[in-house]
Amino acid sequence: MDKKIRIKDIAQMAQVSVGTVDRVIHNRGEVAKESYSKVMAILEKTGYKPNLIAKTLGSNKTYKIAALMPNPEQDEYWNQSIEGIKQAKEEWTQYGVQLQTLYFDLYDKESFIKLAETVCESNPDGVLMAPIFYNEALHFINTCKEKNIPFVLINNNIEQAGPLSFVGQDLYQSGRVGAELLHLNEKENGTYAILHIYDDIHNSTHLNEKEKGFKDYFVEQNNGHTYNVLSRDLNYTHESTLEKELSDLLNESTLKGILVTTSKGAYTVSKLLEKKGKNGVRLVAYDLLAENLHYLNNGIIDFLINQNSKRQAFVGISQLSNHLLFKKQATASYLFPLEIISRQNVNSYLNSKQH
Amino acid sequence: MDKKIRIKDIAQMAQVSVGTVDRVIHNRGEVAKESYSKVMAILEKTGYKPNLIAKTLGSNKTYKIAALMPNPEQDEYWNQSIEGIKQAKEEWTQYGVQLQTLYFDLYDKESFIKLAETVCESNPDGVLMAPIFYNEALHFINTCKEKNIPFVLINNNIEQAGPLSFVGQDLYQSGRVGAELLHLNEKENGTYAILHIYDDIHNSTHLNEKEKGFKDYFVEQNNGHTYNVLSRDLNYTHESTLEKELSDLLNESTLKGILVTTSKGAYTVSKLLEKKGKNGVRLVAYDLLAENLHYLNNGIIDFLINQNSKRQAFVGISQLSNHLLFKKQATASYLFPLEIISRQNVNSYLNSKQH
DNA sequence: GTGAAAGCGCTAACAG
DNA sequence: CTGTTAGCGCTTTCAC
Repeated sequence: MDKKIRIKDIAQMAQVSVGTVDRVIHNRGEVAKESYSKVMAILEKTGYKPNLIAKTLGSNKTYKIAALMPNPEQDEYWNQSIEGIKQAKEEWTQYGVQLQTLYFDLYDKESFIKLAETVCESNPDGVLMAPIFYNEALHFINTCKEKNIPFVLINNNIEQAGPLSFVGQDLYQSGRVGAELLHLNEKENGTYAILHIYDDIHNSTHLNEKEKGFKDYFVEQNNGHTYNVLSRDLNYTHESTLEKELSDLLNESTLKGILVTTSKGAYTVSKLLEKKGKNGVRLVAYDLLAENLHYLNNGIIDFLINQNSKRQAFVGISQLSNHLLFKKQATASYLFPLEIISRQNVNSYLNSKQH
Repeated sequence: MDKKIRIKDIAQMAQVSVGTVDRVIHNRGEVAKESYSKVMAILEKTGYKPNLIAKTLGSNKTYKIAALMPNPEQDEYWNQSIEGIKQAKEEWTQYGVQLQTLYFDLYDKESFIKLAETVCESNPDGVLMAPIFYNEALHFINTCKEKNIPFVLINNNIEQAGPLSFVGQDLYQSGRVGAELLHLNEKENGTYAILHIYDDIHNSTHLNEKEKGFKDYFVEQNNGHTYNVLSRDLNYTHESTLEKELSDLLNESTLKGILVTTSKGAYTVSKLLEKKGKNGVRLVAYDLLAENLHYLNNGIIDFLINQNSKRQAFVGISQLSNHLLFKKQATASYLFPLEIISRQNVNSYLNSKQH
């Protein structure tokens, strides 16, 4: 019935050679009008689908993909992304995809700029990037566009950049999930805080998204209660003032819950909360990092929201590879589910092949 | 450095022909011990990885996989599995995998038996199955084994069957997660119920697993409180008695939470709870079915635990295909994370490509 | 403009 | 036991 139809078959039907068929398929010109339309007609009629396997084998091409990532030694979170890239490498090298992962300093814009230049010079066929530094990333993206190099963003999006694909989460909704988890089964009025604890240089556009979601959640609860919602930007390089500010917050008697949006911050808050006692204050943080897991298991952290940076990177590379090799259209916005991690399901995540 | 190394290269190094190398790679015998070990050594040293693209193209084979699934019209849950199988089909047909999905009646063992026979006669190269009917499935599995047909189980395992792979969840832990979600932030004594609501014919071994986890969770809470844990097996075909039993349960003044382990059951309990008012009784159920989503969104259901049957099916087929085509060793027990679904993260799951 | 032919890396049949 | 060789379907080069 629908046995596979090959270029050869088309050629036969059109009474031309495979070369000619190939030329019309790829629109390479040098074909007489007559042959062209004859082949075209048959192509249509038969619904010819090229065999992608044969295609990649035949056109013995290789593709260079550059991944610009923060130095994984500076943050366990990014270490997981690197893992994901490694996994993707494993899968795609056999198809002729060459992956090069390059690290920039998470706290040094200059290092990113330099790296970006290096990448530009190497003329890759595709770029994967975590756009930590907004302006610098945007600049790099523009040169990518000029050079017609497709790029994929992970972790946080830069919408106006128009990437081939964004792979990450809905950060606004993520803030809402955080709020929900703090508010579960709470019937009284109370204070809820969202804390962004980071280094000076950190670019925080994406933290704002989370904050917006967090606040909106509480605004929308019209159940007769009033909620006092705080947000704090804290700098973790000034440890003494940080501790002071946190202590003040914890002394707030109406405090019900805290959402910490940055991984480093979670550690600091957890430690303090452990020392002072939870006193019914709930704590929600992000990601399955070793320290977070520790505090989840001992009850200081109530929930984690998993961003799955490993798989984000993996999917990002796959999107690029599929685009390059198979001309598959990439998913413009590949959003991951907002995974809620508790003490009882955490191991099912850690043991799962997918994570 | 790590440029691709081909069979040809290996052959050259070992001073034999590609034919010989191919023979040792595939263990087809007919190779002198000496050559064998020489080639083997080089294979190891170079870390040779076959080019799968070339492999599938070269060995112009096709494989038939049969999937035995419950009729998706009888239960939305299984409809999702069928979706997953379709997705897998999309991905694997180009590699020469022919997928045939066959439905049996969820409430009729005979239909399964008949279907199994048909499948046997068609001599497939692999089988995917949801072993709903324990004994019947086991019988079919045995004939598969005799015929050396690899089979993958999804949804629930039959351990002694020794499948190529089981794709599903840790049901014991799933019960624990259910208990945790009911018990969140509850500080008082109380009654917690686990309900199995199903048809006569339904095989319930896997429900027991959930129940064990549920009970163990409460036993292990040594916080000075006492919990009254109930379990009920209810038959949903006798609607009047079912309602009566449920009403009795809901009238229990100390009742704090209910875990419903079956999808059909969730609907009945939700409806009743809606009518009588929640009164602080928590409800947790399974899966992202339309009805469940409705009751999640209107606040009757507090959480859902997602079993992700779609992806289970997808992964199951992939395991089989990889095994057949690439001789990749399948994961004996491919356990999915226990996904907690709340009002705030449900859409991120529904919109996600992975679900 | 067009066709023939040599690959891509691997498989498998077939001489020796 | 081993080497040679003709494919798999598509790409690409090179004569004519």
